[in-house]
Amino acid sequence: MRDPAIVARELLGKLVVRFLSRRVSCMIVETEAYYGPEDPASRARRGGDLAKVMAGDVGVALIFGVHGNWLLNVVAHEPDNVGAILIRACEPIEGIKVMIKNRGVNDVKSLTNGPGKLSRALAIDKRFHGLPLYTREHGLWIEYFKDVGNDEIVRSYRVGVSKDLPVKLRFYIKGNPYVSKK
DNA sequence: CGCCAGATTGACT
DNA sequence: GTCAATCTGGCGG
Repeated sequence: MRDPAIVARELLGKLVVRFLSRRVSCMIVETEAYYGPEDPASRARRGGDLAKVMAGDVGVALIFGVHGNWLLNVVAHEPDNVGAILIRACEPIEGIKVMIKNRGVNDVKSLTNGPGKLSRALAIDKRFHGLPLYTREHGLWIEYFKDVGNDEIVRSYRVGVSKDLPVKLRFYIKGNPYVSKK
């Protein structure tokens, strides 16, 4: 695979699909890249199961809970390296009613504009930890949706991280109303 | 085994 | 603006 920052850029505009009673999906509009132990904000730093999955097969889900929320990551890194992409926000496409039901709110714009919200809307939890996202067998996968031009993408520093690297590792689609707010 | 911190959210003062 | 909920791994006793 490739560098997490490259993959983070390429994930924008892709579709996260969750099969519940029917297709429920949303388009990725915001991502962040995380590296291995050299990244002070990375969970791989702490070792344990998270680090193993992050260093393992690419294209699998890495689920991890913080402050009572589940965060969805996709493992991606160069050979013999460690890294993952955090899916921070997405735009509801299919099955919006299901997401509203899962989230318990009526406002579509605040349905999936944050990592924890997104996970709840798509009923994602620890069960998906370590499962591949390139097959449909587990009811959660990523597929092509549309191309996003370079002029539509903005880079910035990561959000919510106490110790960030001096590199812009957050990518989001310019002007998209579903990008998480600061 | 208890306590702490962290890639968050939302309810309450 | 403040604060607690909820989960995992590191660290100290």
